[in-house]
Amino acid sequence: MGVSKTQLFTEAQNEVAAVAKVLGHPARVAILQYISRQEGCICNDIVDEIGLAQPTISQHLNEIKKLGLIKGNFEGKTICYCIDTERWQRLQELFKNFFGKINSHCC
Amino acid sequence: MGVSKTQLFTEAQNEVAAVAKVLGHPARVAILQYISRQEGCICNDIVDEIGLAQPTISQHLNEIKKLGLIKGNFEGKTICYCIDTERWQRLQELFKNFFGKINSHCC
DNA sequence: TTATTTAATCGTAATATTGCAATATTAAAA
DNA sequence: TTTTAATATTGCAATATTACGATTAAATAA
Repeated sequence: MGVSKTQLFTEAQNEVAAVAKVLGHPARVAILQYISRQEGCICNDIVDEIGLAQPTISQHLNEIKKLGLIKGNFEGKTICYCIDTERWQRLQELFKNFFGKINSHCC
Repeated sequence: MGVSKTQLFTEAQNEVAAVAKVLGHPARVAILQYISRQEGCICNDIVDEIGLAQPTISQHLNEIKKLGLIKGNFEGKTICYCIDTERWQRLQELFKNFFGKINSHCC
């Protein structure tokens, strides 16, 4: 059916999965890394940096934005993207917690 | 096209994405958590625990296995699953690193 | 051997994702 | 106002994912 049955899972499980899903594409990983590498705000060098078409990048940026990971400030006719550090740290914590709680008791 | 252009990205970026993709479904998050909660090896209570059909769980388990995160030992007619702790720790490190390197320099 | 039980695989339907060309929107620049 | 440049949106094709019923495979139990 291609539909995740989210109602079967806890809110926490759905949240981890939702974040992981966004990180689950190399273009989005690359976009986040590129944005964070820039000294100041960057605009649309992302398209040149990564070899994907502009609409494709725009779509990926939108996925990242929906998670609240990117703040975009208008600057003339371009938009300046940067990481929302607070949000990023919250997600970092979420994953740290998730990873930390998984242990093996056997084998 | 529905195909990720993996050749555009670094191996590290593709690896982070591949792992995140597997964690990007709440059923797989729930399965990992459930397996890790068990004292010893568990078998197919997962199907009862989570409300998905047996073939669906089997598919999700397979995705997790492909990442090397689960070791399955035969035990009679059942299979005993458990987390591969070493592998898990490696991926934990990978994510810790990824999260840690993202910073904001602006806004 | 013949059930029975457990887990994997097959086949398939529904839906989601990825990617891009074409187009629209928005704001500065001329 | 008209042009130019940057980004978003639309529409669509190709492919992937999610889910499950039916079936198969493999091992124990009767």
